[in-house]
Parts: sequence; structure tokens; C-alpha cells
Amino acid sequence: MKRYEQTTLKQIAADLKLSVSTVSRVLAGKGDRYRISAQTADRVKAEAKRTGFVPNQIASALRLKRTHTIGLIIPDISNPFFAAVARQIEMEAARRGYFIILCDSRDSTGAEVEYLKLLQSRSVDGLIISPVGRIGAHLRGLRGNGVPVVLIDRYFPDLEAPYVTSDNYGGAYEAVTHLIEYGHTQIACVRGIAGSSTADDRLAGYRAALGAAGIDYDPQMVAGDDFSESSGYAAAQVLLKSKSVKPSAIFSQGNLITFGVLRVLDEKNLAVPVDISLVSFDDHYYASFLATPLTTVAQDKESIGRDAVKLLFRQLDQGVDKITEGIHVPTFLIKRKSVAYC
Amino acid sequence: MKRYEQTTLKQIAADLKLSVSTVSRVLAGKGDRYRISAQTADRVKAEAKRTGFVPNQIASALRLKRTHTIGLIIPDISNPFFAAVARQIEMEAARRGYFIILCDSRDSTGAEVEYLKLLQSRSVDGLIISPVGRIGAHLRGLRGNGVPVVLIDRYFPDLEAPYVTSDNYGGAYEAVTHLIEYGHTQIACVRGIAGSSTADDRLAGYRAALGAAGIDYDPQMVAGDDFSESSGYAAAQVLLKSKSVKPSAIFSQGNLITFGVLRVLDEKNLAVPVDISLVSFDDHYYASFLATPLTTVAQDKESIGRDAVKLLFRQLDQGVDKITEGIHVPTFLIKRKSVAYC
DNA sequence: ATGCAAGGAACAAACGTTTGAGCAGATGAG
DNA sequence: CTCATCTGCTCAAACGTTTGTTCCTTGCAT
Repeated sequence: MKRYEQTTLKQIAADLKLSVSTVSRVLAGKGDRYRISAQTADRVKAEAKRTGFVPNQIASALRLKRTHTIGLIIPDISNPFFAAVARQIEMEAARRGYFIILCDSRDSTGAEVEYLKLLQSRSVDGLIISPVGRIGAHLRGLRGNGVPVVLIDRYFPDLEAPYVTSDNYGGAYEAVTHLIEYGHTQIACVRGIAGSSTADDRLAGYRAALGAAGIDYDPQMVAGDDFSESSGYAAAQVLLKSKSVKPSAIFSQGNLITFGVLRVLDEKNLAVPVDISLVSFDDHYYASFLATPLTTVAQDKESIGRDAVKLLFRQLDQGVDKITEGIHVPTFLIKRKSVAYC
Repeated sequence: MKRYEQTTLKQIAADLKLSVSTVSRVLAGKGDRYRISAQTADRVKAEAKRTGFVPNQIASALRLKRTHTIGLIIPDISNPFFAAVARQIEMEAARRGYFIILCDSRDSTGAEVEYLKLLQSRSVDGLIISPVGRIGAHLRGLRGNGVPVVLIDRYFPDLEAPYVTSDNYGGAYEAVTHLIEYGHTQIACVRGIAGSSTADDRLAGYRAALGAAGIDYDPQMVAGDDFSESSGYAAAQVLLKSKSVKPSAIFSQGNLITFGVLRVLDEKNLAVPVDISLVSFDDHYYASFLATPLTTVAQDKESIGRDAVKLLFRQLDQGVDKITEGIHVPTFLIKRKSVAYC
């Protein structure tokens, strides 16, 4: 905002024949500590109110080396999951007097790295990142430099940085177990991007549930390259075309993937759950209004956002290296109508 | 980001036994204009690279009174419509070297006003706002002060400020005309918040379509208080319970409203489109996967975001008062299966 | 030799805050 | 009456850039 004729401390000081420091102290509420008389303080406050004084945070940030700003880098704000998390983060930050700079990395590591550099030049006080790549090498330096970072949704096992994510393993385990309880043994898995903790953990949960039920794991039952609709579409085609496997149920690792799967099912005239059962990660408002209301693994987006901010501020308070905690937020299975007995 | 041991111009200058201004000029690419020798320039650039110099934008902003930051205030980032628009805005801003500060006003005028003040103290260079209230009085002052502002989604007829919104009138007209072509004459409208240009224009389009077909406008056919799901739910109950009106079709003004309507329809065991037809404003990915694929009025969210940024930068370039344009982005009707002959 | 114009870089102020240190005058104790 | 103490405020530097102005050298023409 062009602060056209914005009042400054200097102006108030001049008008009141006071020094800038006096005005600053009064307005910062430190009048008493510096023995500014109540009279003077009142005059200053009155003048500040009269002129509509608003402190210039840029100047303050320069002096204090604190911008009260946190950078948020996410792969896609139009993905409802990230939108919900971002909203919570924004609200929690605002409560604490912090602003969010929103960066949409469009699932590009290049953009992510670029944003990192730009945010550094903006001197943000901390970062919340949902990283896109498979490795977090570019993030390590940040923490080494004392920059508070919190990872959300994905984390890197080799990077000791605090993170908040859903209990993807547990959620997948529960979902697949649910399918097994309905008699399914031929369960396909449409996975997200390999190398991401999200996809890996969900796959691990899938395998564990299979194992616990004594069902052999068949690599041919797994397909998919990333979390997109097109990947889901392609994967479902492969899985349903194959002659060697005949899945009676599909476990989809993400909401967009599910749309791809649904499209294939539609094209092949396969009805859910009559012809095939389906469980999807990520719940949504519309899930209950779909042709077949979907059974889903819901993530607690509010908690994820809230905990991320919490971890960030703990680093701000206690120092970056004190906090290395990883939080796995429980998921919950919402049973609707997309699963039937096999 | 704590810029722990960040290199500064001063440091480079000291190391190279040069003055800060020389270093600054070289790194700003103004070496030639100020006759800095190529030798010196090269030394400076080398040292900057070696030390990983990143200019401190905070200091620059203070000096130049330009933050390269724009404030984005929207009612709800988790609403897919706003998320998509926000994404586009972020991308367009990033292309121009600008950052977005994201503010979620939670549909509260109070929060909006508060954000405005805080953003002012941050000296943002401009604002893109989707305002929540019915009046834009608090926005007038901004433009008067030379702050570039662009309104999105909603505008105020009494506030001369550039805005970008869908052609809500046209979209509604087309949707309702579509219903009329299918023989409907008893068409209900579930509206958004009264006093908002969005709801008002959609209602006007609805009435105009009715009028053009020689159908009398019946106020009893209109219900709804805002764009929420609960409002849609309540409104649909009223409309379908009434004895004086028997709608054969419903025109819903928003995606969340539609979910409310759908819930009522479900509860009353009314099938779409067999028992009742439905057209909804706002298209979505899932609309085609719903129990009945929805006929919707799609908004061009990308254009809205892009044009908003464009209008903002035009103000930045040419001055706030030169730009007062309002853009109505065309909508398009997506015909699916929720409309049947009456 | 003398003057003059470039060439190359330094000086210094400014942006608006914050804050440690200091300075006058008043008050009180001895 | 003197010294110490308190009261109430001011000074000045600092944060890291940017930029109009100035300053000192050379080289060159006269």
C-alpha cells in the first residue's frame, strides 16, 4: 500500500516537540519503563489517534530483523486438501500476529527452490513447506542456518526436520483391513508418487494389512505414478486390463486419483460397489453425493495446519535445533457405500 | 528467515575495499551508468557469488517504498472457487516478481477491515479483495490514498473501483433459459447473500430469463440467505414444503448451496432430474461424478485471476485513478444430466 | 604549462523504527 | 550547601539499501 501521506513517528514528534524515541516508546507501550510522564504519553497517544498513525512494519522489520511473516510453500492451493490446511495455517498465524506469504510450487522442485531463495530475501521468520521432490537436500541448509522449517504432508526420513502429516500408514491399514473384512483378497492399490513419504507410507500400510490377513502381496496389483487424476486414470486402466490380476476392490491413495479411477470404471461400465469396491484416501464434502457415496480415509486437515504452526512457533521460541518432532495425525475411516461383500 | 550470517553490501564493500554504493550499483546492473570499471564490476560480482549474497528486500522496500507484495483478502480459501482464483493470482504475481500475502476473512467484515489495516502497515503495493459486506465504504479511502485495489467476484455499484467478476447476469440468464427450454415454468431460485453483486446479478438474470419467456416472477419462488450449504438446505426446505408453489426445477446460485439443496432432495426422496430438475452455479471436478451429473454454470476462474492481476498492475503503472474498469468474464453452461423435460 | 573533460569511485543522506546511553533539572538526604 | 538520586526526556547509532552529489585522477587539447 503506498503509504502516501502516512504519519510517521518523526512527524508526531515534530508536531508535539518531542523526540522520536519518546514517541516510539509511548506507542510501543514502554512509556513507564522509560519514565515518560503520563501527560506526555497521553498527548502522544492522542496525536497518534488523530493522525491515524500506523507503524511501518517494514522499518520495524529492518531494525528488529523480524518480519512477522511466514512463507508457505505448497504444491497446489487448488487441491482441497492443501486449501484446507492452508486456511488453518493462515488462521493460526493471524492469531499470533503473523502473515502468510503463499507460494504455489505447482509440483515443481525448481519453483520450490526458487521460492526458497526469494523468501530468504524477504527475511521470512519461518517456513512451512509441503515439499515436492523426493529429497530434501535443499532444505537442510535452511535449518543449518537457523531458519525454522516445518514440513507438512510429506517428510524426508533422512532430513531431521519437524513435520506434520497424517498417519498414512495407519489410515491405509485401516482402509485395506476394512476391504478384507468384506471378503476381498484381490485388492489393487493406485499409488501416488513413488519416493514421497505419503505414497510410501500408504503403500506400507496396504502391505501390512494384506500381510496381517495372510494375503500375499502382488506387485502387479499396484500401479500409479503420482497423485494426479491422469495418473489414476492410467493406472486403473492397466489394473483392469491385466489378465493376470482381477481386483475385486481398489484402494486409491488420493482424491484426484480416485476421479481418474472413477472415470475408467465409468467407461468400462463397472458399477461401484456391485462390480468392484472402492476406498479412497482424502475425504471431501461431495464424497457423500457421488453416484456411489464413497468410503474414504479422512485426514484431519485442521489439526495438521494447527500443529504445523505450533511446531514452527516452538522453534521460534526455543531455537531451531531443539525441535525435531514429527507428528502423525490420526485419520478416520468414513464408511459409506462403495464397499460391498466380495 | 533469520538471515544469520547473511552477506550484505557493506561486507562485500569492506572485503573489496570499495564503497557500498559502488557495490550496490554493480549488483543492481547500473555499473555502466555510473562508470564503474569492468574490472571492479567483475570483482564485485565474483565476490557476491562467492558469498552467496542475497539482497535484503526489507531494506530495499524501506528505501524504495515498494514491497513487491500484494495483499489478497478472500472470504474462504477452502472454497474451490476462491482457491482456483487465488492460485492464478499467485502465479501471475510471481511471474512479475510479486508475492502474495494471503488473508482469509472468514466472511467477516470485521476481519476484513482488520486485515486492511495490517496490510497497510506492511506497505503492500496493492490489494485484491473479494469483499464480504454489502458496502465498500472502508475501501473508498484506500483508493483515495492512491492504493491500487481490485475487487474480485463481488463489486459495489457505488464504489468506483476496478473489479473482475463473472458475467453473473448472463450466466444465470442462460441457465434459467435452459430450464425454460425444457418446459419448466415453475422455477425456484436459491439465492446467495442479498446485497452482494453476485447474488443480485444472478437473481436479475433469473428474472430477466423468466420475463423474456413471459413467465411471471413469483417472490415465493426465491429463498436463501447466503452462499453456505446450511442456507441452501434451509431454503430448499422452505421451497419444497410450501403449498402455494410447486417448483419443477431449481436454480441454485452456488456450489455449497447446491449441496444443501441436494441434501433436502435426498431426504425427501426426490430424484434429479426425474422429480425435479437442477442447475447450479459453479462447476466442479466432481460435478460429473455426482449421483446425477450436474448441469452447471462454469466460471472462468483462471481469467478472473489473471485479469485481476492485470488491472492491479495497470494501476501500479498508470496511477490508481486512471483505471476504473469493471470486467465481466463470460461463463459457460455445462449441460449434464440434471435437467429433464417437464 | 594550463585548463578541461572524462573516468572511476566515494560520501552522505534518506527510508522509519528501536534502543542503549546520556543529559539536564528537580528533589531529597546529610 | 553539596552530593547523590530520581525524573523526564533527548541523542545517536543501527538495520541494509539506494542515489544525487562530490571528489580525485588521468589524459588530452590548447
